Amino acid sequence: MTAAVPDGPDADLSKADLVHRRLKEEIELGELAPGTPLSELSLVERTGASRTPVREALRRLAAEGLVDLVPRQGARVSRVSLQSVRDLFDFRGLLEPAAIRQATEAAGADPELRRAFSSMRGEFVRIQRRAPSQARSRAFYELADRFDWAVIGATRNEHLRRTIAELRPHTARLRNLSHVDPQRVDVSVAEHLVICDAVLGGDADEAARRTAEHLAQSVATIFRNLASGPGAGLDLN
Amino acid sequence: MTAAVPDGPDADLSKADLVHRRLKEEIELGELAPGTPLSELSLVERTGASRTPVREALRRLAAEGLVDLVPRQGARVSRVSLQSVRDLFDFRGLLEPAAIRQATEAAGADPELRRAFSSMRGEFVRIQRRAPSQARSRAFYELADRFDWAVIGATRNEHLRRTIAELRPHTARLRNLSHVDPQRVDVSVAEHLVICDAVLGGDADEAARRTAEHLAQSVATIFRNLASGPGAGLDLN
DNA sequence: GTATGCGATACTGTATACATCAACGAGTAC
DNA sequence: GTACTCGTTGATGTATACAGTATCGCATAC
Repeated sequence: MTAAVPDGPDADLSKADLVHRRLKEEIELGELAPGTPLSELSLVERTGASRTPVREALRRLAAEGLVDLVPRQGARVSRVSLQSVRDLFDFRGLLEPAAIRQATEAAGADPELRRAFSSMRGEFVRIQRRAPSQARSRAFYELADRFDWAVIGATRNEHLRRTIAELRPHTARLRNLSHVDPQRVDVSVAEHLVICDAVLGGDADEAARRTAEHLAQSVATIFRNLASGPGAGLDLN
Repeated sequence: MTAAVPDGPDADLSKADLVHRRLKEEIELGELAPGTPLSELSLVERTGASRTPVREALRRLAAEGLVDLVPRQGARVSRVSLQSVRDLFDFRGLLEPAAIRQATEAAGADPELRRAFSSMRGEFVRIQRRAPSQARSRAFYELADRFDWAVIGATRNEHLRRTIAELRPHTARLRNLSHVDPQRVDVSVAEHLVICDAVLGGDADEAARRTAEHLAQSVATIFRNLASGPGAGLDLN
């Protein structure tokens, strides 16, 4: 339940911002399943805001590809197809190696950034040593998220930075809609470690190559899992 | 002057769409210079629409990076800095070679698409043979535009396609804000011809390489021109 | 039983009134 | 002369009323 106090920590955020953020989170977490209709009036009831900010939030989500908007018909949570997963990861495979390259160069010139990557490397090692468990998986994904954001933050090119940031909710949603393979965590931790080493070693090419490999492995795992047990709320077409 | 008839060819487009398109064109053409304030009320007067569609158009333009939106302060046409030009072309250099690769593969399987590229190749040759003139330059840019849209249309990956399409207004604006170098047209025509040949020959790698080269040449020319004569309405910082 | 037409319903698209806030300038105290 | 306060102005943020339209169910004709 969101606090209804007039002066929360988000006092300077507009209602449109709040509605946008809330819906984005719910879509990311899979609480709003793909295909769910989102009529403006129902959102007015659910959020307490009026139609104007709700409308703006929906348009923004549509621009990010999280919502499909049909003129004079309404909005639905966007669907996830096998093709869209392929497209997403192919595109990330194009962008993220370039981003990690920029991040590697930035780390070479910025001791603080290097410290941050070094610190995350230590955390990956600690996670690697833990026994498999739900908590460990959660800790890993939380850390992997921080790692990704660090890379995004170190990406100089604004277009590249914004585009990658915009893809993140799609990836996160996919993870939350499909089953997580505990086996995958071990491999993924190892992949992140190798990338960390390349970044800290200043080897941009190596970092880029390993990032591309990591993405290829990720999408392969996802497709394997989808083939065995169909994830909840995914259209398989 | 836009027709004011109630049932034009755009009868099914919403006013928000119309305002958005109109402003986008004016920004692209440089009629609205970078930094121009765009208050909602002034746009209401200019466009005849009410604040709601105007607002939506502004938000959309902001999402596309053509307008800067400061909360509780207003909107301005986004500024163009040297860094933003570098970022734009670096990013295009990442995306467009990948797109032309997909287009080349698509052309290999689609005779009609191949015919389209072949036809445009012929037009490039005809332009090459003309004597330099304003009209020739205009014809070239119009054709180059069609060529780019053909590539975009042949790009399978939806993320890639949409992202490239979103960058086009930025490139167009740059061209319209800076002086066009007639010398450049000859070189650029030749570069397009080489790319056409690679596409028609089914050599995706070659097409990608030539596209990257073409972009590098383009940005180099732009910087040279900016260094000599500062283009109208550009912030040089 | 099936298909077609009509009407009720609920939604989006638009306009506009109101609330709130930042920027600017006049006036005054010092 | 300078700095500060306060009121004015015009902008955005929000709420809501109204208009137009797609959709769905039901009745009716065949």
